[in-house]
Amino acid sequence: MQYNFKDIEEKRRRAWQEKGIFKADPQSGKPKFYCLEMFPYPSGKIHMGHVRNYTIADVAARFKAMRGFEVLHPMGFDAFGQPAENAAIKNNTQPSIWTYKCIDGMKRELEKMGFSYDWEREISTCDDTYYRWNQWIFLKMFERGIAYKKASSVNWCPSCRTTLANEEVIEGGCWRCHTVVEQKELEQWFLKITEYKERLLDDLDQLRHWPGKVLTMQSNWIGKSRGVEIFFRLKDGDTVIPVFTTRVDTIFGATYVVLAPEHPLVKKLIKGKPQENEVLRFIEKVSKESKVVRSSSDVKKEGVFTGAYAVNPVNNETIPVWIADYVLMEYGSGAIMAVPTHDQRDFLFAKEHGLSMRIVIRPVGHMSSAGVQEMTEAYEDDGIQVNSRQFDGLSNQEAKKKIAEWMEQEGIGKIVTHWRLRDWLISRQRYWGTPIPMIYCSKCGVVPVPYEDLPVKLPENAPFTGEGGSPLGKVGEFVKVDCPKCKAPARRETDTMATFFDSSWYFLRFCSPKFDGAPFDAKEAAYWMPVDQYIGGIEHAILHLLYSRFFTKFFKDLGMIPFDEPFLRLLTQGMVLKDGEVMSKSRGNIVDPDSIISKYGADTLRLFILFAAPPETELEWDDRGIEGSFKFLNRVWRIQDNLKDKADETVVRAMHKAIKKVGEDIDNFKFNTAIAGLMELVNIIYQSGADKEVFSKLILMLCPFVPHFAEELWELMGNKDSACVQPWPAFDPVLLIEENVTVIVQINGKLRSKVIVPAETSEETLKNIVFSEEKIKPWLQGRPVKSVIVVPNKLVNIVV
RNA sequence: GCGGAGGUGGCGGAAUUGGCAGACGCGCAGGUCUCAGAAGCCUGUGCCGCGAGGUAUGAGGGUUCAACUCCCUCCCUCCGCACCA
Repeated sequence: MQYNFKDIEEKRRRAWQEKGIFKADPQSGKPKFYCLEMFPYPSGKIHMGHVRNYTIADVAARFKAMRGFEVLHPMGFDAFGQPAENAAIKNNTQPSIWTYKCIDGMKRELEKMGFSYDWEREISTCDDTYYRWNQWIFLKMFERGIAYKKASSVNWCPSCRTTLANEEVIEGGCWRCHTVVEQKELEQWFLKITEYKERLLDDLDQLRHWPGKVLTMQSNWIGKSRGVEIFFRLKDGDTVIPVFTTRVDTIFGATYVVLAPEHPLVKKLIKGKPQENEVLRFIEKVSKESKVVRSSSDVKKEGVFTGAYAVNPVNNETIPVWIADYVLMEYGSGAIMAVPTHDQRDFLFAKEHGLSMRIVIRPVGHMSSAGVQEMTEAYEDDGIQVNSRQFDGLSNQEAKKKIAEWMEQEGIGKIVTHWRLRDWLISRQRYWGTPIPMIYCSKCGVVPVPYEDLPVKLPENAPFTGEGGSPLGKVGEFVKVDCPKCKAPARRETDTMATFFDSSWYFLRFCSPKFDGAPFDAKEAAYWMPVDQYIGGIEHAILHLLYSRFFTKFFKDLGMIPFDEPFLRLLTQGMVLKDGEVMSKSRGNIVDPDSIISKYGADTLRLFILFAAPPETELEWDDRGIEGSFKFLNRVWRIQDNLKDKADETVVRAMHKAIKKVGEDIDNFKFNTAIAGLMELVNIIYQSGADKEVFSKLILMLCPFVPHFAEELWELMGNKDSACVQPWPAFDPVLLIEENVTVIVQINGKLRSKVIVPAETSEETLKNIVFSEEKIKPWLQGRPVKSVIVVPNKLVNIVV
């Protein structure tokens, strides 16, 4: 007999809905647990990645509820963004219509999975009841100087016809369409995330329950490095070239200076020099090279001499100034001091162009020998200073400090900290996003939209042609507005916000999704936040998480929340693969969750996806594996037909053991072994039979994993109220203590026998038992016993 | 190049943190039931060997009574960052 999931699942979901079981109530008096998964972009259909992400979270949420927590488990949609705009163009419709249709479809599929969401808290970022608060937050940021406008060279994707954040440029290409990104000069809105760089870095220490990998990625992204800014004066004139280095210990080995081709001083340096034309040609050539080519590491380092000379301030040596493609304008000061003996790039460049070298650090124990001629590569490791005047003989690490201090005293250098993190460009020349609430007045300049005029709504029926510029700029009634200050005719900002803005605070909105006095109700946020468990893909390890942390700190500075970090625990789930590859349309290897649900039901899908691999690792989809999960549920289903009056003690003990194991495993997100534990218990029940109590507890343990299934069995067992609201079963520690233990017997560390003895048998008795073992005796014949190692209740190792 | 994670049967994966390697599942083989099949149920299943036994956690070495686990050398895979000065 097979269980009829089709009837069961639908019926159970309706019952949960009617009873309002998943409603989060801040007044309950219970300890809170905020379980959140990264909300989806509403593409219209869920994929296996969603199923996995949300199933993992759902087990955690349901388990915590059974453990007596008041659980907040919300769901919503990250609904702004380019795909909707593209789809609208393609299908000749409006992004809002398309998006809300997708949300509907997606929500239906999510509901079919039986997730324990409090749907009353649903939010969509494209709803003006949501995005008006984006505008509110933006105005607050503007007031505090966090949001500002500047003209800058921005990344421009010619295919998407929009600007991209640095973070959206991957290896020189657009993160979405991989088209090579160009540079374009535009007036853009930025958020000064760099003002928070120290806190964003330092507070990573608080995040003890985040994967180390994510912490490392964040830390690298912020990219703090300490070094010295050294002032190289030009030999002729007063011009000073500031140079940043982290290896000031090598300063005495600097034999030339290199500027980035884009460096603003270059034109001045070459003016009137014989090299002028050659340099200009080189700059022209480099500027045409795409970033991809320029940054691929095996490319030969090219450069030209500028004809100018600079003075090394530590020894007054005159050294040539070059420009080269391997020096980047966007890092440091766009200029370097080159030390070919101790930097591999400089080494290769110097060899190529016959530039001079000087060794200033030697490895410890190799003080005498080897000259520059013998070097085949730069020596970049630690060592002892040589050719460095008063610093000779110091370890280079010590010299690094001493030289920096000395240079600062002499006024020829400055100890500085350099950060890789850049301000966040949020302007987008797109329609389907939050309008930036700013007005341009010819008299008053840039004027913020007054708070009482929010939201600035997106106009309906904007023209979509797919051709350049923002569609908002073409809607006259949107653009035309009176200046809030002087009432003269003015025009609105027509750019919209990057969608990462929307997702940087949605977790706060979930605490009070209908609140209309502010982005969130401070009281509710103080109760629910921070998020206790956050679950999502590793692809958001840097951007989304960094921005959310930034917003949280901003809200704290506004006095709206009392904490620094939004997410206490983070789990990044692995991807779902088919035949070793990511499921994707182009590969044609997609397994549609909906088809699996129709064939086996949501519970089987949930069970398989949890059982097949631990949450963090990649999961290989296996059609036969899912049948195994279905088989297991049927196996459990049949137990109800053969219940005994009283189960054997072995079964009862096994049950208590399972309660302990499964509970601990769920707490540690080891769902695969938790389910294995349940399978073991079921195997024992098939051997020895279960009674009503054992079976009931098994059902409750299954509840977080396969809730519809467990709920149905629970009712069939004669229970009136829902299984999901039952307390998690308790185990009896007394019953976990084994009466007899199996002790393994080893000779020289090799397993030779096992004996079953009463627990806590003394060492002496154990030895006696072991030495009289029939299987052991032959191994001891003619071999003197050197020593006997006894681990109580575990093993006896006889060394002969 | 730098940083991180990892390498265990035919496959997905376990191993209480130094104490029976391979839990649990998939697959495979055999049995049972059946007129037959499917489904169930039971048994077996790392490799070599009829057997006693030997051997095995990427390769090699070391520490230890005992190593998947700790240390050293090397190889490979995946991920992130990357001419970052």
